[in-house]
Amino acid sequence: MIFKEFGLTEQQWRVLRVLWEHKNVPFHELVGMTLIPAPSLVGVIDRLSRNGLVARRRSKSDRRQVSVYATEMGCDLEEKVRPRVEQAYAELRTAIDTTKWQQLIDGLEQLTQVGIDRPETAKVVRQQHQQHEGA
Amino acid sequence: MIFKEFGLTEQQWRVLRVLWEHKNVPFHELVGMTLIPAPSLVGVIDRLSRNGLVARRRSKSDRRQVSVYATEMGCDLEEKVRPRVEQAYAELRTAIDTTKWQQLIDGLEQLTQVGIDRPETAKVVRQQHQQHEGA
DNA sequence: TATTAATAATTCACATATTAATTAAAGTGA
DNA sequence: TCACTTTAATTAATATGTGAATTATTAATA
Repeated sequence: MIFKEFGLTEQQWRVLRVLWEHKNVPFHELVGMTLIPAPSLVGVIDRLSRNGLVARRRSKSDRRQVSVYATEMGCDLEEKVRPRVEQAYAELRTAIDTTKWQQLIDGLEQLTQVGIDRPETAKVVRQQHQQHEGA
Repeated sequence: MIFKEFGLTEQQWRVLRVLWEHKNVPFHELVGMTLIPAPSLVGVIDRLSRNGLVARRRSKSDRRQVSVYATEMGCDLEEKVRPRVEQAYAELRTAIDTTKWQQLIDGLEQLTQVGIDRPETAKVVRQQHQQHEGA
């Protein structure tokens, strides 16, 4: 659980990962991407923004809508986190037999082809797959 | 979710079901039987006892230990609940094809033979299985 | 246009999980 | 017996899930 090393909860981690990929995500989309229920997400964002990692912004066209983005501090965090993620990933890679690893990845690939409604997941897994091949 | 019809939460329901089977269960055993973490269980019991369904009792031999039991009101509730449980069970039974049902039950049977560490589950399933056969 | 309906985010009240700290009661050894 | 340790239950602080109610804003319609 890498996020614990950075004083983050699992939900905060999920939100941040989305915001590292997309700047300025509408609140209701964030609900769908993180699978965190709206009333909970409000609190998660409150706490993240209290720590200066993200911030809110209201849409000009429709002032009911709110979008969220990672602050500079939030973006910086990604840089600090990346090496730990890669390290953990490497450990996992060596801990599992290469063949099994490939099977696992292939299985995930297939799964994500079905899960069209969650493009984020598919994308992340695909990226990691390629990293692995390249290593 | 039958328990909702009686204003109970899932955890409260789990505690009650245990206390309907055993009178006076030591707190630490209740943790194991319900799989509810101790600090949470304290609250669950608080709320149940605030509603008069269960009560605490301290061990005379070791006054650190607490055991829990269903009050008269808590026991009465079981009588009111039973018909609803049986009804829901019947609905489930007719909703599923008889053959599939049998396969399901057989599968559970096999599972419960393995799960020696949780005799309660095995017992309940076995009882219901017999009910079904008798119907 | 004045009302009314629908939406988006939020708040509220409540129950629970998690981790650490606390309290009370036993147990232990010099 | 006194100081020390362990154990059982509980409390505290924090984060989250759930369902209902609110608030602000926009859309729709008579």
